[in-house]
Amino acid sequence: MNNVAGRRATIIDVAKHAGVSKSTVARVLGGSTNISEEARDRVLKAVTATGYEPNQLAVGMRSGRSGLLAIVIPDVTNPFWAEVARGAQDRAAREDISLLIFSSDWDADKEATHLRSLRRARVDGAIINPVADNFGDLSRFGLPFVLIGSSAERFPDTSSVGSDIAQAVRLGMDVLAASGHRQPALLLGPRSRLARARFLRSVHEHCVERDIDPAILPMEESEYTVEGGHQAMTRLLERKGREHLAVFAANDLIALGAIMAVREAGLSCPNDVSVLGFDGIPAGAFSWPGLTTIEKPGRQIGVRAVDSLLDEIAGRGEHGRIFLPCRLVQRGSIADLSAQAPVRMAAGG
Amino acid sequence: MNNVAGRRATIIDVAKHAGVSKSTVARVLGGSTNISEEARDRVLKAVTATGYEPNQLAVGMRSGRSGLLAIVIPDVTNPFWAEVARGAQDRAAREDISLLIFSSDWDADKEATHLRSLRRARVDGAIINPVADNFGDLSRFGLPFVLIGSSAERFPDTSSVGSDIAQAVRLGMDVLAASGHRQPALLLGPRSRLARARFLRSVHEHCVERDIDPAILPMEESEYTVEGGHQAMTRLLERKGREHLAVFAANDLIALGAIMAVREAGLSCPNDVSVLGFDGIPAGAFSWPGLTTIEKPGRQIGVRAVDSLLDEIAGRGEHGRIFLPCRLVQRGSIADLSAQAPVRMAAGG
DNA sequence: CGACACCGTGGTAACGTTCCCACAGATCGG
DNA sequence: CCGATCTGTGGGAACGTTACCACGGTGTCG
Repeated sequence: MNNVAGRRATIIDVAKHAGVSKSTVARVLGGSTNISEEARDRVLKAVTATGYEPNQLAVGMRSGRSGLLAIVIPDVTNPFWAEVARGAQDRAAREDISLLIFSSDWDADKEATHLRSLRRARVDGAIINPVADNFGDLSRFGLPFVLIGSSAERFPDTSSVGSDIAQAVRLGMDVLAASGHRQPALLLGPRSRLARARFLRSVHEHCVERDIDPAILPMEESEYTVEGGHQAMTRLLERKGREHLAVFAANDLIALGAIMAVREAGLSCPNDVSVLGFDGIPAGAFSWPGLTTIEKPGRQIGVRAVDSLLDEIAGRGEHGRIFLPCRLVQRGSIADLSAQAPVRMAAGG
Repeated sequence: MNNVAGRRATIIDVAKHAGVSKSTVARVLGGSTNISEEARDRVLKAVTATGYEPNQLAVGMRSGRSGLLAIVIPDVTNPFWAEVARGAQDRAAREDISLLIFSSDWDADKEATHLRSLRRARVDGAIINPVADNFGDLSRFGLPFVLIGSSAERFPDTSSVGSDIAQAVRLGMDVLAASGHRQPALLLGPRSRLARARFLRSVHEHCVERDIDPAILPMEESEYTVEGGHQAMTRLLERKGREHLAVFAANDLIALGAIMAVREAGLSCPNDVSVLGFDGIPAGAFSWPGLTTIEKPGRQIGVRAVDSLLDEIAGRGEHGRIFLPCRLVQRGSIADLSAQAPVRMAAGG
């Protein structure tokens, strides 16, 4: 693709080839009006002949728009965040914009490094799921940005896109209640994460609405990982008696770990323990039993985040705070104790 | 972070602030030698005072190095490819290089679009898992690049990084044979994919070594997805008699789909059907039974691909063809028929 | 018929950096 | 003691593009 004298063709090469000035070439390529049919024709021919591809660096330099967007997420390897990234990628591609993806590992130092990188790259804007204790820096970030995830709450004056946690929790608590589990145990994430507080608050609010004392709900906490969920569930099983237990996990990995712990304790899910997850990662479909879970619209969050970011860059409209609804995915990890013949008795327990 | 008169500080702002020329600032920041202690000091102070961050666009424009690398994979949402991307990301970050990630969905058109985008962005190099029928374009790609995945074979003259399929297949066939499954069925991917041919050839080679006629191995083919694996396994079960069946799936998603199909057919894995996967995605640990599989070193492939790409860019050394070894992960999806009391009889079949 | 708008085009100055050359002063070897 | 080399610095061109201004030609209106 380097046609002219071994180097890549520039706009000047195209102009020479077409016998016009580079201004005219720029106008044709920029989709500007007021160009003679003939000039447009010759320019277009010259472009293909020379194999010209605009130099985005030069464009960015001159126009102030680099054609680059960045997204900073905890980990591309996490299925939920991969979905978000993919949504952003697809949406950006539609605008001929490329996406830089960074993984922060919930590490403030890494995040700072990535933020520096993307500023140097002169990205036109950034989508960020910020690490908990890194607030101050964002306000003087000096770049259009959109927040994703639970952290949005802490920044009332910025655009954000996330899932509607309150609605999701309501959905989850209701499906548990409908199966006879009015007081599920909670498998929470670590204290330091913003998502934990958001989840817990929604549970409390919902309990108050339903005249349940939130304080009586058993709780365990762990990392948002399979190992964490496994440990938390093991602790919970030791702590609790032999009655049927229902747990609402703060994410699917924890839920999957919990199911493994149940099995290893010689118990059965859903016969002895009902488990409800949160995220909707594909792996939940392969577990046994299939994980009943609340699915967050990961991809949609990515798409809408880019939408908001483009608005932000263009200076259009207000800072929007968008909360997308979640969806219940019923599989087999919740026992229906409300039925005439409760599962637990049918199982001969 | 925009300190000087509302705009972002440039090297000239720093120079003025420090009372030196921009050349001196550039030398200090470029780590050049021959700078007085005093000048360096004042420049460094001026940098923090102005909040200066080099404009990577301008750097790229002038120096010809954009500080950007790109990776084109089928889908970031696929756990294996996410691992590869993550490895590349981490390795690139160590060199202060940012990574553009593109998902091609195995679609030649999308791939072409992405290739165009990354060329416009003037990335310094690219890591590509090319779509099957898109060969010609790569030879005149005009940019340093490294191939990843099975396609490497078709390009003897380019650097590539992949897993050692022959070794992986040997590992898999041997572990199956050791459990008494000498002639496993093969669950292959679609004909159009290069990976399929590579896998199949390794199986053939291994069979020849072990005096097995490859033609007697039952085969089914499908997309590299859970649904595909489910359908393929269903067809296979219809086709085969009631003896214990062992299958070697070409990837983990197919294997997971196969396990689901076995369960739905009222059979048991591993009691009636043994399943071996290939990839090592995390979801394999959550399925029931846990999926025994051959783990590809996804992250390592990403890391080494960037290594090779940096060599390629620097013009160092030969074009390397790297094949990384795979690892067996034993979980519970293979029955041991070689034991004194075969599982199948113990299960009362 | 003259003033004026508009169309299509070309020329040129930036954008922020690096690279190369020039130059003044210090150091050094013969 | 003088030419040569080295050290530390400054000046300016160039990278490829876009934005702006200027210009000749044509049509329109009073």
